[in-house]
Amino acid sequence: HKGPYFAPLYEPLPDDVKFYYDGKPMKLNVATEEIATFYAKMLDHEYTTKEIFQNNFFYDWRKEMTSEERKKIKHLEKCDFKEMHKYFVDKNEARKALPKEEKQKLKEEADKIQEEYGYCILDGHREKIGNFKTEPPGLFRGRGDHPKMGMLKKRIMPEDVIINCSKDSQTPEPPSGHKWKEVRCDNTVTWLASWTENIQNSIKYIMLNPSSKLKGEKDWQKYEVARRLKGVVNKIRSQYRADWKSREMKKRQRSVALYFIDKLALRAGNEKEEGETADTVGCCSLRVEHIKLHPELDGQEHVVEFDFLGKDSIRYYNKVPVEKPVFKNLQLFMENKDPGDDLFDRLNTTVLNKHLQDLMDGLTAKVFRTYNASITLQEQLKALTDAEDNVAAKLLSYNRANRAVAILCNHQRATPKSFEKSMQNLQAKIDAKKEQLGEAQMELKRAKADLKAKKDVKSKAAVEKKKKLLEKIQEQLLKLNVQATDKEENKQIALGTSKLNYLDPRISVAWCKKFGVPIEKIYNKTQREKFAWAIDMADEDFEF
DNA sequence: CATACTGACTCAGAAACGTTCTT
DNA sequence: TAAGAACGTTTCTGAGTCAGTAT
Repeated sequence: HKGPYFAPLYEPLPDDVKFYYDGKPMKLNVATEEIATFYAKMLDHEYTTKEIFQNNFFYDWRKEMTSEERKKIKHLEKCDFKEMHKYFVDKNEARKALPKEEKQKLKEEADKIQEEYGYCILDGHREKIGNFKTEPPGLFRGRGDHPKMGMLKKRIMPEDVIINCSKDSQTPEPPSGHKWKEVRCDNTVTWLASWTENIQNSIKYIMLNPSSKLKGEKDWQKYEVARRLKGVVNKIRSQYRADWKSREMKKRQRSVALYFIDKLALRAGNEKEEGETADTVGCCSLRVEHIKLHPELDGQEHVVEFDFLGKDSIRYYNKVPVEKPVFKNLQLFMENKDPGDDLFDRLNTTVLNKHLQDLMDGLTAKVFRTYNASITLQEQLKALTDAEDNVAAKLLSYNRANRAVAILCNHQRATPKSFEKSMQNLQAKIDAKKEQLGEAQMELKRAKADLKAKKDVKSKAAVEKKKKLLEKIQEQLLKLNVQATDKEENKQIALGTSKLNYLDPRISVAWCKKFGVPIEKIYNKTQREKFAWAIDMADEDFEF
């Protein structure tokens, strides 16, 4: 491979685009100016209204200033980035308004870079790389209440990059005048290049695209582990039920946690360093404040109310009736604890996974998510699909099955900005179609009357024609209604993550084959590339 | 054992981008 | 038929999981 493609260097602002401090124009040093542009570009983003973001930015920015600049620039409120902001907005619009040929030229240049840096040779095969570009410098955008939001993410230089390639291959050349941090030949890992980022001090990697053989095989393995769980899950379930009554507190906590992971598809929940990241939890890291116990709620017994922020600070809110021993155990775990205390104080992910490993080779907490997602899809497809339906209705069933999984895994999205409007538009279309339908019915009636009166060939043909038209309109209306239902149900649910990461693609491939739905209807080009192994492998009788 | 820390990998939603449909 | 809205696709990079090692 050729190593990473580096982010373009900073281009200083034209002289007429000014930064103002305390109302007066101020020429900034290039390095200072570059960081200022990061903030200026984000001016109409919500981030810049947040105090933590502002403080982190200002603190990091001042560190990079010259001492004269630092002496002068003391308050962010006195900084005026508006002109800079406008410059970037205009530039963006100008780029969008470029004539076709110019755009084509830019596209070709991008393709050339992709061609040159976007592929590698692995075991003699040319494979697509996933992310071959280094991340450009900018301001860190954490999710949720991240204590580090707004901090300066530094530019990655060749001197930061470790190259991994095989001994007998040609080592990629660093950009002229530069050196790599290190070149190594480690064939026990899959990454091609790596660097350490300065915000969390974690390593970033350049790895292969999901369509590659290597990633495909791993994906397949993942689902095979989940299928093995299918064979032992009943045993595991009776085991953890028995453990609810264990004399050991540790076992009780472990078995209740496992129940949650299995029933609710919660994530494992590693401990996190306090103050370094947003405060989010998974199963093992749940705190007392995250659940409420209701002996009775809305006519149901032993209801647990969950309310916590999970991965990416997505809220998990759910009221679940649980089995009585679970409820009793939870009461026990919460005794004499403060809201901020760990619910499972004798448990962590290491302990849990050690136990799972003993139950089944390769079993970890996340396998339950994969297993329950895939088995849910399979069951839902079976329950919802009607072989007599047309393709559109079958696709609605597929989406509904997919949606059941997304709900289980709590995959959410922000309601799209244009949702209300596009829903209205769709409704208007439906109304118009209904009117059209009424008209068509009238016309058919008239044609029939005509036929009765004349009984000639011509009017018979007219009746047939009107019948056809009516059918066509009815079908169109049905399709629109299906679309509307699908859209409404999907408002805040993200189907993509489960489709890409949790659902054994062979289930979907088999379903398509069985019900005569073209595979392109459920997987787009990229997805077909990623799931090529499954499309190859699965026939219509595949069972997860 | 408990704990801290590192490394490598999967999984996550937002935003940018490109294509298609409407007006 | 061109502009622009809507929608699907791709990119981006942050946030998890989990194993391994040192202390």
